[in-house]
Amino acid sequence: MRETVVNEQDFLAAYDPRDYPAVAVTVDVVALTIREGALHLLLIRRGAPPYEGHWALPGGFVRPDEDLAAGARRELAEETGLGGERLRRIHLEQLGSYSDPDRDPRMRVVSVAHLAFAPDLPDPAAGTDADDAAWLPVTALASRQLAFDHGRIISDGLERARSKLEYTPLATRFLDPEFTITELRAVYETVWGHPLHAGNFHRKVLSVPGFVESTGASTERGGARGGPRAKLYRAGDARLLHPALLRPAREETVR
Amino acid sequence: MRETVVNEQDFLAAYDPRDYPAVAVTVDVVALTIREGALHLLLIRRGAPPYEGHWALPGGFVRPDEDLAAGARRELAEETGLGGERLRRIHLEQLGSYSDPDRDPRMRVVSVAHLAFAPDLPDPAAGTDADDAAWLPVTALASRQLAFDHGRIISDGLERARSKLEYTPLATRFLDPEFTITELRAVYETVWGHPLHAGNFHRKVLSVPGFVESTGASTERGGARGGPRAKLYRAGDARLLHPALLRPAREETVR
DNA sequence: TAAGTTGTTCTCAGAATGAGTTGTTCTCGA
DNA sequence: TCGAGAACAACTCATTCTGAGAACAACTTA
Repeated sequence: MRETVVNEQDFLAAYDPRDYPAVAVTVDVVALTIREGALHLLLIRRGAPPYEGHWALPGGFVRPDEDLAAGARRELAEETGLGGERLRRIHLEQLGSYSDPDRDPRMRVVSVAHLAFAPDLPDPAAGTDADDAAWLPVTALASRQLAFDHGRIISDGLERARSKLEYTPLATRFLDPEFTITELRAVYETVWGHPLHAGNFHRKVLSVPGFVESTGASTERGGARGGPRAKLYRAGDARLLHPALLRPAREETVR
Repeated sequence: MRETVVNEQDFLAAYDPRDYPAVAVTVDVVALTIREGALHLLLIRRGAPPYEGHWALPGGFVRPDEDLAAGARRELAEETGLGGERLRRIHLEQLGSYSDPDRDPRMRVVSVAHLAFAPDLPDPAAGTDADDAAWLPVTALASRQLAFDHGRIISDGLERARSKLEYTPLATRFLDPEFTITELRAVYETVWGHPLHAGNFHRKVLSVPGFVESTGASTERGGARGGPRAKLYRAGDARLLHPALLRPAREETVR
């Protein structure tokens, strides 16, 4: 093995990055939110080749003075039109890097994908630019043409989101700062895609230390179709849920 | 917000990557193994500035024709001297990207770190190159000078490894293809850093579907200090453990 | 006011977990 | 060769956690 390969030390010594075809580094953002009880994703319709007319994740080149997280947050700011505290409340984490040498026909592009959880936001079209940007329900993605390997990135992001809800309190990032347990349960139900037992969920959330804390207040009114006012909570200070809120095992025992 | 920022469409149109200072993309590998009951990490002593004489993760530039996973596996092959089936059995996954603009004093380098789990391997010094490469116990790292941000990458890798053992069967990748339950428990104990109840561990491992399957055989001899022969198992076909093997909550309730 | 909805708490059976015990098989050293 | 100790494997038992359902009061709209 070793013999068949250029010695790394020599390789580095002889290496000048500029001799190689340039590698571009981009950030892409899988930004999720919940609208009208359905999980939505921020997408942009491409106005130029390649993949003209296809939908793509918001993203772009990393600039020389910013790291990847800053680049991703900048892209998010540009496309949502958000800034300041509203922007800061959005959860943003690194998802992974996508590096197939042929993923972009123009040149070698390594993209570092990020995952964002945001509360319901105004339509991106409300901004000054007439980018064709929109929050689309993730259920409608199968029928859309997606650019590059963004379909793959999105499904990785969705799976990451589902699993993050299990062991972190990040579900609260889909909600306003004050929320009811029922709203929190609705987040789990829409991200996981199946209903949960209301009573058990309630018991569990309140028993996990640091997940939520009571504000003492209640909602102004009962539910739209009746029922008592609900108590209001805010996110607690836990970064991880112990014990976790595991999603019920799928009937196929994942073998 | 939006107004203060160059419009992305225009930015891309006007953008030629070669106008920017080149961004280099490297892969680094946090390769873990278990030797003599202790967790070890593959490190290389740097022979040239910057950080001359410091210890660094094995890694290097991604080549034009390979993706990141291939680059990481190549680095692993070069430094361990392994190939073929032995190399293929090593678990390799992406850990994350590290992108501080100043992380390498020479130029802008974005490194995509990977995490590897390997069974006990011969010393890297056995290869033809006299690289100063060695498997070092992770407990000895605090006292070593580490290059770049590799200390950070390593601790992220260790935390990822600890958590991966909870919900995947990857602990088996630290072992030979056939192993005993006690050897498997030893992997958990050294990675997690505390002893586990032998009886409960045994019950749990055998009850998780697809974690291990019996070979029907037993070890040739009993334990070094006595005891009966142990039954041999091999890894099952599960990719995820359901239910997971959760590590006991640390006494501070992680708030 | 009646009918229906929902937030919250409770009950109870079954499953999973932590801790300890038992029986047996083996190695080593006296 | 035998006894002491080690450790694999299986078991028991008390406790905790979970899933499912029921109860009930507080609210809505019709």
